[in-house]
Amino acid sequence: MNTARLARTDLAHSAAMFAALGDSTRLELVMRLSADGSQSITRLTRGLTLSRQAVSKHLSVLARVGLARSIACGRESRWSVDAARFEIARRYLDLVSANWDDRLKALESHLSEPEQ
Amino acid sequence: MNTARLARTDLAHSAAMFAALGDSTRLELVMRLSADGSQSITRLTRGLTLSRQAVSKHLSVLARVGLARSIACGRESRWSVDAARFEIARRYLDLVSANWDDRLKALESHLSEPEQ
DNA sequence: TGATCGCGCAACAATTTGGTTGCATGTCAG
DNA sequence: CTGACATGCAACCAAATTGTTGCGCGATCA
Repeated sequence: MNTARLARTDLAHSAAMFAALGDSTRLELVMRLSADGSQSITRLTRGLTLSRQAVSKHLSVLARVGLARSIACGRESRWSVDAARFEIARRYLDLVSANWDDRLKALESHLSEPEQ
Repeated sequence: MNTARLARTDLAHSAAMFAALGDSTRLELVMRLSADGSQSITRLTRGLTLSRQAVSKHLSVLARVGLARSIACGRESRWSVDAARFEIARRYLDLVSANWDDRLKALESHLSEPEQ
C-alpha cells in the first residue's frame, strides 16, 4: 500500500491542527475542557496567569482548526472540545508509524539503499 | 483513574512536540523521512521550493524535540525520524479522547452540571 | 433602573518564526 | 592538489504569534 503521499491540503490542514496544539496554554485548555466538560471563558481563565482576552484568543485558535467550539448561552459562551477532530491528528501520527514499519520490512529484504 | 492532571513539564514538552509538527514543511519532511528512509539535507531539499538552509532549520526544530536526528556520514549527514517519539504525541491525543469518554460516562449519571 | 458580569473588538508592543543570503569549513573525486 | 559538493554558522528581514490594555455592548440580578 502507498500511504506515503497525501494531498497537499490534507498535509497543510493537519499541520494547522498540530500547530494549534503546539502551545502549553492551549494544551492545558484542551485538557481541562476534555476533563471537566464545557466551560465559560472566565472559568477557564481561573487558574491561569493570563488575561481573559489571552484565553479567548487561544480558544479562537483552537476553534479555527475545529478542535474546539462554543455555543452562546445567555451572556456567556460555553466552550467544548471536539473529540472527533483529535482522531484526525492521531491518524496522521499512525501514518508515520505505519510508514516506519513498512520501511523496516523493506530493510529486511534490501538491507540498505544507496543515496543515489 | 485520574488522568486529567499531568505534570507541567510533560505538558510543556508535549506542546513543543506538537509545535514542531505544526508546520506544513516539517510535516512533509517527516512524512518523506518516514516513507523513504534516512536522507541527506540536499536530497530532502529537492522537491521543495525552499533553500537548503531553510530545510536545515526545520530539521533542527524537529531534532530539538527529538522527533528527528542525524548521524554524520562522510561529508553529508543522514537524517531520520524517531518513531518512538511519535508514540508519545499519540498517547497525549489518546488522553484527550479518554477524558472525553470519562465525561460521557459522567453525563450519563449527572445529565448536566451547573456552571457554579 | 442601575450596577455588574461575561464577552468581543481594536490597538499596540515584544518575541518568535520562517525565510533569505553570504561565507567558512570539511570531504570526496579526478 | 584542485575543484565541486554538503554542510554549518551568522546576520538580517518580514510576518506571525502571544500577550497586554482600554472600551463598548448585551445579559443578569438586586
